[in-house]
Amino acid sequence: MELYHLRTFVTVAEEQHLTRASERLFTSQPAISAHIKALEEELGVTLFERTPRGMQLTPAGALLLDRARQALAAAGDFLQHARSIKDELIGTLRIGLNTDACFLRLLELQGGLSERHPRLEIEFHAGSTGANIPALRVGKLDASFVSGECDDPLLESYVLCEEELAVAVPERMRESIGPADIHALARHPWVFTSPDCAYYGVMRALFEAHDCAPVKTVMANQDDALRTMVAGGVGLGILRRVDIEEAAKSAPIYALPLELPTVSLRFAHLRTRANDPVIRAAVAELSRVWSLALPVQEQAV
Amino acid sequence: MELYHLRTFVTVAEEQHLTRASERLFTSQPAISAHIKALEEELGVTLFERTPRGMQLTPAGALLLDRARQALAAAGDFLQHARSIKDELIGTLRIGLNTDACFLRLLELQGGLSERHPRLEIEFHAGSTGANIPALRVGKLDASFVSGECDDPLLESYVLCEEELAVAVPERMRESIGPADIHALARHPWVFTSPDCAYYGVMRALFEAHDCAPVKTVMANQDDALRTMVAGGVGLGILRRVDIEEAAKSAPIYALPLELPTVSLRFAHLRTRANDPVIRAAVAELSRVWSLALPVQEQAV
DNA sequence: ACGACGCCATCACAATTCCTGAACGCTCGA
DNA sequence: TCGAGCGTTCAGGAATTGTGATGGCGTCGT
Repeated sequence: MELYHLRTFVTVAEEQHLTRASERLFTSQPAISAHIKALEEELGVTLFERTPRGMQLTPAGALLLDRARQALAAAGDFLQHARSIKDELIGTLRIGLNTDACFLRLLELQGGLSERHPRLEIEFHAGSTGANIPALRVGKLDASFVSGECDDPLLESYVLCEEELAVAVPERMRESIGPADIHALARHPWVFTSPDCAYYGVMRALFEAHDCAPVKTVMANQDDALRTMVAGGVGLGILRRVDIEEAAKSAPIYALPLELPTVSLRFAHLRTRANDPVIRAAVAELSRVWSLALPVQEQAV
Repeated sequence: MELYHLRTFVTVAEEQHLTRASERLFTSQPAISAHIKALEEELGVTLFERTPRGMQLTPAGALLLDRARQALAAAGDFLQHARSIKDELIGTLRIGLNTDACFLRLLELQGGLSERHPRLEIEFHAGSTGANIPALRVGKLDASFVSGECDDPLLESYVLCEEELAVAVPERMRESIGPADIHALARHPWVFTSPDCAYYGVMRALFEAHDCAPVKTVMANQDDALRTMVAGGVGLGILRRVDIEEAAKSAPIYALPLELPTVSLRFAHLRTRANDPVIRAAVAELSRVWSLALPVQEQAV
């Protein structure tokens, strides 16, 4: 039994007429006749009484008509539901984070994505640049914010902004620091990040240029934690200048007037997934939030 | 879209494997592959992710799987329901009555039919032999009790019993009747039936044999009514002897000791419907109730 | 690192099914 | 009595579906 048997059954029951039913079903009358006959033989039930005026449902046929309609309706539901999610993004978008939500404008990103793709579940995974890139490569993340250069050939990335960095100093060390002398700074304790963080590279470059190395004390792989350490007087650290200045209002911390290289905030994903609708949706939303003109991607496939 | 698409979809989703699914569905792996492909193209939705280990549902596919199962279940319900009523008698059996329910053993007939064919609706239509035969011919009745000969070539009939008739006389006329003299009887008023009733034939034959005709007063086409008329003193009438004797216990009526010809009680239906399952069920039940050995009907298709 | 294995997609061809158009039997109404 | 309308049947043709072999791709074990 196939759906066309049921469709024919219901149509003939409604029209009480093979010829009219065949017209409604855009086929020939013998075909309709064969459908009914095949269905009756498979069921072992006579569905219609053949009269000179047409086809009239038998009591058994009338009993079965409703069930046939229900089956057709269920199949129709399936189709309709499929059509309704045809152009919808379904699934989960896992985004890696490398710094605080506010700076990454997560609220706007989430709001835009959820509005445009209500069936797309979004997961933000806290992490760091160094942890997120391998996670991208093994598929634990779909996309990620990263800082610094992104020369991995497997990854596509978009620059969102340049992060201006500065050396954050605890207030209690203000007098012992004095003017910004690199060699003097190196002798103070530092709160540092893991080597795979872009800030680490900035810090290392700063001292290597002057042939010295900082005294390391504590590692904090999250800039919120790092800032807290600095404010607590544990040592110096590298943070975004705007963050330091913001924190200075309520914490014993200030930014050294030392010029540091900037670092790019990027959004990265696997190149192989560049045409994945979920990735494209994420990039498109990101380009809105960050006012980029980037997503001029070719409409592949 | 046809049911086999859905069946394949669900099976592949369950097996997560085209080859295993094809084995479960007793077909080849390329066929399964084609089903899935066709379904995906019709829906515009990718249902599976092809992995080196097999087929894995996409989120959209998972969303649709339930609906597909529901559609299949609905179709299965249809089939199962059809099978369950396959050998059941469905519909209405309209039986014409020509006399009282007790004499026709209707209660037993109804009980047996309802027990054996719970979905068969039974209608008893009060009438008379004369009215029931045309009703049979035009299809207003499926079967009918009739009295008398049944020489209609369109009708098949079974003799259930012989009705012994007698002349019913009101008590108040007992003295004026005296011995059973036909000529004398003819001069009394008669409650008669319509000419198409078998009793009418008996009455006419009785008088024609003696070259006289009765005085007619009232027609009563139902023997209950006729008996009531006789008991009320309206005139003489022909009834079953057993009925008169039964009525004599509580009504001013008695049976003349005059021998009358018997009349056959029959059960009749259209010959063309001899193999109609409903008719056969009725005849079969009737033969039980009346202990007949009649229904030795050929098991024609 | 390399070969073997398992999976799915594809292809050309065979088998089946499905549909078509015409003819037939039947009933009803004119 | 005849014609119109309806469903059934039939043979032939068209379309769909299924088959077996092949190939690409990835993984796993050695």
